[in-house]
Amino acid sequence: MRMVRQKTQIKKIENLAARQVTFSKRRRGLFKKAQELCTLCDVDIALIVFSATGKLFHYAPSSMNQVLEKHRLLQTQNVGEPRQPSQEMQIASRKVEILSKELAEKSTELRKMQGEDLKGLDLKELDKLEAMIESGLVKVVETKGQKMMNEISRLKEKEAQLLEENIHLKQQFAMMHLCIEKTGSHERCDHHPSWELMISNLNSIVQPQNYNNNSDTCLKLGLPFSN
Amino acid sequence: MRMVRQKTQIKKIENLAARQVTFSKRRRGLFKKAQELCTLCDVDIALIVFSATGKLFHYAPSSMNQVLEKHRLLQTQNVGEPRQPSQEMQIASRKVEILSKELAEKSTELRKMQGEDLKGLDLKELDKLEAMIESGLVKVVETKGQKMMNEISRLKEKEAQLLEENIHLKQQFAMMHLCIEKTGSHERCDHHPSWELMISNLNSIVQPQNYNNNSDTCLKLGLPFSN
DNA sequence: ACCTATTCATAAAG
DNA sequence: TCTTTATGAATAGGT
Repeated sequence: MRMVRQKTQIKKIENLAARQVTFSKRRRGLFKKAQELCTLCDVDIALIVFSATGKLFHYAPSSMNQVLEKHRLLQTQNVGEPRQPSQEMQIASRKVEILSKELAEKSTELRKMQGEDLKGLDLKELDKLEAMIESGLVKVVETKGQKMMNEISRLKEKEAQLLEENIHLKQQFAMMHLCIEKTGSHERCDHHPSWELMISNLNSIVQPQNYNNNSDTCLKLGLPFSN
Repeated sequence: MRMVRQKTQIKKIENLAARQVTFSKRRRGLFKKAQELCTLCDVDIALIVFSATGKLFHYAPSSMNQVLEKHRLLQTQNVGEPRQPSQEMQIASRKVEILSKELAEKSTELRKMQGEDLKGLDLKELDKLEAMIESGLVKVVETKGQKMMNEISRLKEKEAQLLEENIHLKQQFAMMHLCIEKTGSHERCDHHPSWELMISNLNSIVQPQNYNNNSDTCLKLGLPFSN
């Protein structure tokens, strides 16, 4: 039974096996193309591919000594040289070995938590994994919830503060209004008691620390004098 | 007039113009392929091309940083003296450094996904993390669901099979019962026709391959002994 | 830069 | 992983 080949859409292949097959094929194709370009046009190329599992593939044909060499070094323990490996060297190699192993393990676990490479797991393992992820999710959601609550508290507090300021201002304006009405618009009212009080209050609230952007609040509260 | 396209020889193109044209075309093709591989297979790629004129083209889509960092670290290291044992030691040190760094990153990410060390994250990051974990959880739950469905199918199949066997056996016992009643419990009935039939049937059902053939018939008979 | 015949790459299946 | 085959994709050569 021959399935018609689909026009390839470029998005991540979810199926692991298919992805690996495609990776293998296309990697070879890519390297071949790189080599051809290199030969045909006489240019220097470095091509480095890190597979999802951390495996390194590289191509750097001609010079680029530095890049190439470094990669060859990173690639494998090319222990072909049986020269006296100093103890330091042995220790370092051991370190590399251990770290590589740990890294591989962490990568595997991380990928599992991300829902990748699940094919090999049985029901029990999947259940355990699910529980683990859920527990993480719960913690994250809890933390997020706390953060949001904090944020809400902070905003409410600020709102209350601004509201208070606003009321204060509103009162001042009301007083000013009254003052103007009572004294008449043509009279000086600098020494009227209400006027003095108002000025005093105004002075108190124009201190920057008490005066956080209350123009916006004024607008929102629909004060008659705003605008 | 259409000249027949030649099978491309992979050797340096001597004609400059043609070489430049080919370089341009194939370079784009190569980069496209690299990008596709990157997307399809979720791998890190770094592609660097130096043209003959020294012009640099490079491609590194996602985490160029890591890939390039590896390059940078490895490059800066080896520029010094070419002393062999020291060099190896330096390389090993670099390896340890790089691996340690990667391990730390993976560990951090893993811990975050496990809901640890969330203090430093802001709301946006927490939200992103939650989404990531949830996506992993969904995949795990889906996989688990599939596995469970498979298990259920398997069990149902087995149940049906066993039920069938059971009915068959009950049928045999019913026949045996009838046989005994008809012939009387004190008589030898080895040669009674019903007895012979029953024996024959018993012989037939102990052949594994015959279970399935008779199953439908047995079930359709609606025997009194079947549940 | 564009076009098309042709080669090349590769997805699917075994 | 390797092979096969049909088809999609890249590109050499021409305009």
